[in-house]
Amino acid sequence: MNHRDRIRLLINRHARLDAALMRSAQLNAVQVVALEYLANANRFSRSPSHVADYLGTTRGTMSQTLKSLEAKGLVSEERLADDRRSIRYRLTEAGRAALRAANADRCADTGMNDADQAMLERLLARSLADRVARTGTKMFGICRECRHHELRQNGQRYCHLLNVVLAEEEAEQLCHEQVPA
Amino acid sequence: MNHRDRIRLLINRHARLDAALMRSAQLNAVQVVALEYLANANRFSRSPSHVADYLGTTRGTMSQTLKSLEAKGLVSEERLADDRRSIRYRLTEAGRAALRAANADRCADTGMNDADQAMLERLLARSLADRVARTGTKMFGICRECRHHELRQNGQRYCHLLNVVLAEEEAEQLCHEQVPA
DNA sequence: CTTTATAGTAGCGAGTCGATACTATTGCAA
DNA sequence: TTGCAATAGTATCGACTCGCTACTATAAAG
Repeated sequence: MNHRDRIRLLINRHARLDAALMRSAQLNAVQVVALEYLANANRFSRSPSHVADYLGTTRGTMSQTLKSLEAKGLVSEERLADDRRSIRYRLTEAGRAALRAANADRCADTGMNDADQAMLERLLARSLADRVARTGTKMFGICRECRHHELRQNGQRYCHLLNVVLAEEEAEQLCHEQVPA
Repeated sequence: MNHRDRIRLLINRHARLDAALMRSAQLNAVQVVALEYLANANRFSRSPSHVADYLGTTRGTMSQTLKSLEAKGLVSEERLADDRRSIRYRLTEAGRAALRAANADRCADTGMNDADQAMLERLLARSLADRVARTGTKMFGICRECRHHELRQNGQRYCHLLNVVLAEEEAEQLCHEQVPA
């Protein structure tokens, strides 16, 4: 057992215990993480394929999960005009409420001070970035920290990959095309 | 989104992506973590109930998982003489091989230096300890770091809770009764 | 000796999971 | 323009997890 193995074990147990805390809610772990992703992803990154990539599963599996969330009224699907094959999911108000409830269930305070939490977040993000680089998956980081993101002098934000002007709040959202700067 | 929420998201995605890496093996995530637990737990902590506690699931669910592992020949069950209700699972040689293979599949190097890995492990352990304290579950730490563990002058190790002499290698094993010193 | 607690299991329904095969749409190229 | 390949999503399959309830067997408490 080296550091790497123990870290993996800790991460897996953490995730399991976290999933157990959601037993009270009407949702399971994958459903909550999918909801959380959709709540934070930008308008270019909310298709079944994107959620599947984010969680390392398949389109088929995620399609089922999203359909079950839709049946519960927590997300709604929206067909795109420019590509009629694609779907863009969006949280309903009930979905946002369910997400808030699920997060509230999972105990608020960690007992760790802010500096340690920031350090833990930073190290986890680094570890995840390493894995992403090794396995050729995508990072799904926030738009603002992307290579293609430009904050112009007039305060406008622009994506050089998709060639679109971005709304201010989109700078903090997750993007499937994100490449760390 | 505060630190706590982002940490939870990172941990959950890490665990998902890790599970996806085991797709090639003949095992899924829960089965691997259960095997890993049984490989590292001491002789007092290898019942279905203990594995269930460790992973925050139920006896019934874990019973099924362990039966499926037994059907694959990766673990063997052993009835206890002193309490004929109880079962103690043990990895077979095939089980140890499967565990090694699953770990090898999950990419060796992390790209992080040793100090950062140690720090990440420490912070994850702290975070887990906090959660355990809050939710009233058990820590399952290693024997050597337990309140009931004593290293005597003659080098012998003793557990004051179970009142037994411990073998040297048991000092590093996981115990369901462990309480951090 | 009865009652209660504990350890494990069987069986249920919902849901994930990976895989395959399918439809519909889009894009490319001859 | 037509034809073919790539893409996005889904239906369906079998295996499995998951939480739950009900059950058996054993142990402990009174």
